[in-house]
Amino acid sequence: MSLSERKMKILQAIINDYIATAEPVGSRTIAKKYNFGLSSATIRNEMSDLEEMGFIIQPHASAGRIPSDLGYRLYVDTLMQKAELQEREKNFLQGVVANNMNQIEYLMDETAKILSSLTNYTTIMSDPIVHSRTIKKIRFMALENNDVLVLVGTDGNMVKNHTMHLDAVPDDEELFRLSCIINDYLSGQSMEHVDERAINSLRAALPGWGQLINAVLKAVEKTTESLSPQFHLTGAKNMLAFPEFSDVEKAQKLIETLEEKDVMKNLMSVPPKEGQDVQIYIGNELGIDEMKDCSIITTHYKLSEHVTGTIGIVGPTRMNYSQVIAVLNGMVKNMEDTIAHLQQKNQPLRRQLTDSSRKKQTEQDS
Amino acid sequence: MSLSERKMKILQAIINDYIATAEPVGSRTIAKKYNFGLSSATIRNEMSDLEEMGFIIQPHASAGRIPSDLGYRLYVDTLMQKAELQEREKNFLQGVVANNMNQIEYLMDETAKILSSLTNYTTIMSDPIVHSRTIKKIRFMALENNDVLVLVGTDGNMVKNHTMHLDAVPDDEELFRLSCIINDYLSGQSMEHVDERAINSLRAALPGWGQLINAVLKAVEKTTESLSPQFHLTGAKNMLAFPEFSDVEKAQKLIETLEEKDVMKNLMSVPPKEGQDVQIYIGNELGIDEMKDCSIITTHYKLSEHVTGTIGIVGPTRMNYSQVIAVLNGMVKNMEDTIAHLQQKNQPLRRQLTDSSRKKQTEQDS
DNA sequence: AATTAGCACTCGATGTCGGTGAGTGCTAAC
DNA sequence: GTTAGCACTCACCGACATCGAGTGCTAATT
Repeated sequence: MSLSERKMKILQAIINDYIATAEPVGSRTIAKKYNFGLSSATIRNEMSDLEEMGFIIQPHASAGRIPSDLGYRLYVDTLMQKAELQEREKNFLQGVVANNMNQIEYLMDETAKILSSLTNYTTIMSDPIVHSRTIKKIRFMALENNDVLVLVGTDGNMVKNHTMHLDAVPDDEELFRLSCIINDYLSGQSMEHVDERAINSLRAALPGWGQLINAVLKAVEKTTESLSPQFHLTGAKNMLAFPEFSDVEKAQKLIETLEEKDVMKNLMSVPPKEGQDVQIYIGNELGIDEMKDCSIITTHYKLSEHVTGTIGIVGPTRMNYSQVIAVLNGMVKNMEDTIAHLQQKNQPLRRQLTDSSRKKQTEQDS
Repeated sequence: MSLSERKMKILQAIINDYIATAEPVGSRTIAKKYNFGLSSATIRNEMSDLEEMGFIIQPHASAGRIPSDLGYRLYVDTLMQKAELQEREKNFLQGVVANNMNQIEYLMDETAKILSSLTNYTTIMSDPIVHSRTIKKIRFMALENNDVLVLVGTDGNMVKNHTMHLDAVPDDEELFRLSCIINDYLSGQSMEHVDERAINSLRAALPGWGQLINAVLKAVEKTTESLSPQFHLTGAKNMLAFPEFSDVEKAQKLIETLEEKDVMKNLMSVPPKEGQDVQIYIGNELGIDEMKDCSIITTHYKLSEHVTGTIGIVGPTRMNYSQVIAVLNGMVKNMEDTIAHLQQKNQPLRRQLTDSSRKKQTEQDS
């Protein structure tokens, strides 16, 4: 049996209705609300077929039908029409992104909140992930108690800093001189694998400064390490509002799962597929039992050549896919537009990203 | 009518029982479980008195009694015996604090999680708040596109950095020279009110560098601004487990309130009272309707002369006050001990705090 | 005078039962 | 192929009875 045009339309009607009401939808509802010019009986027969094919499910004998994961999958892949951003949403997005561009951390936070409040679902956002791979410039700043702040400048105009402890710290003047020499040897090196020969030459060039060189290498290492992304959960409380999770225990388990970063990390780390703006995981496709009634839509944003991240929206399987996709795309486009705009004006934009990423990554020795 | 010894004991028994069970407790339960050598009838009379005095409440005519806010207040102020930390809790706290001391942000996060999981309540924690007030040292680091990273070192050995944009940026050598001159004029100045005369002398000493000086002043200003604390909510999901919040709507409203940072900010910002390790707000004492069934216990930690913060535990009014107080005090003591220990070994500890606070405060211009 | 036993009473919680209605599947007629 | 009709299913709801924990009061006891 193949999916006739009519079956498609009926399936779409069922899904639309169920997304709106969260109630199993019956043949009569479809016959009345959507003018197919068919009686409920005919629709009943079609629904029976659709159930046999696995697109819809009857929760119990005398109830209407609800879409199955497979049904949603079909919906998402072929039936769904892309929603336009509503004026209200558009304004909202633009305002937020434009006004807060000078404080990336705040922006990310705010963005997540806006997404949650526009969609009424839960947002998971990764911090901007920095893909810097080359050392550009090292500088020092002497602190008290024989500590030194080591600044590591990388390609993409980013800087990260780490506090290191030394047995003896030269004054700033001497440190500056040393940093210039160190730069001669390390500038342009890959952060992951600093060339052994470069290090050796450096050590030879600066005998007696082994500890300082070690501190620099350690700082570089830490800078590299610090590139693993952090995730933030926003609006988890929204899930409580859905009848799907009116069972408190279920809701609690879900939130627990969402907060367990490892679980989400894998999902969010999936690289974006060519030519797809979003990726959608429906119900059991997630492979997480506690989330079998949830879907996740993820997208990727690119703030610069070197800085990218992931945004995910979590909702019940009957979430409003087209709206979420529209909002997500709108948000990403807006962020990227704002950035392009700022860059034209030669604003120090990439630096902001730098700082934001550094925020989560600043580390030090002990 | 005054509170006889016996009434006290009965009240305490009621509160203990209610804390454990969340069920209204009746006279017979008290008579049987706690061996006062009194019949249920006698206890009934006493309970009747206690109700008249306002310490307990009857939720409906044929139910047992539950403690009122006033009852909890009396309990907290006079009846409660301080709980000892259990071995399990002690080990847990020590392990966590000791192992993660080298990464303050991670530590704070972990601390909050541990508190939540040990108590099964919700934790609100402020980032370490930095009370720096004096400029110590300014340094620069040139970046691409005519941007400069301005490093502001303050008393308490903290450093914050801000990216500023200039029309023209001198090379690092020149920047270093300039920073030394700038330091001569600004070092020791209050961050909030840089002396006008110092600025004027500086401008006079460095004619042609007005923009750079402005950038420095702006960076100082931003550093000052960035001292307002951030709050983090952990374990909000724990509240869902309590029968008090089995009503999903109620739970949602509560979480919403907790997430509204402004509400919490006020509470958490109350300065610690002399000679009190914790402050306790019971039910309506909070003055927040959504939280009338909640209590909050807050305490303050001091990581160094210049770095302090607040931890709060939110639970139902029938929360286990003595346990929470013990755990909170244990946690704070542990953190402070670990820090003292590390400082003895001359580890660069304050720097870690520095970095952690900077994490949340790094900003830049646009 | 304080305590206790006894008892009637209250009221939420729980369980049972029939009615209601939305929804189905099936059959026969169009 | 479509539809009208009908018997059947089953969640849901309100009514009603029952149960039991708990109370307040009174009278007896110490």
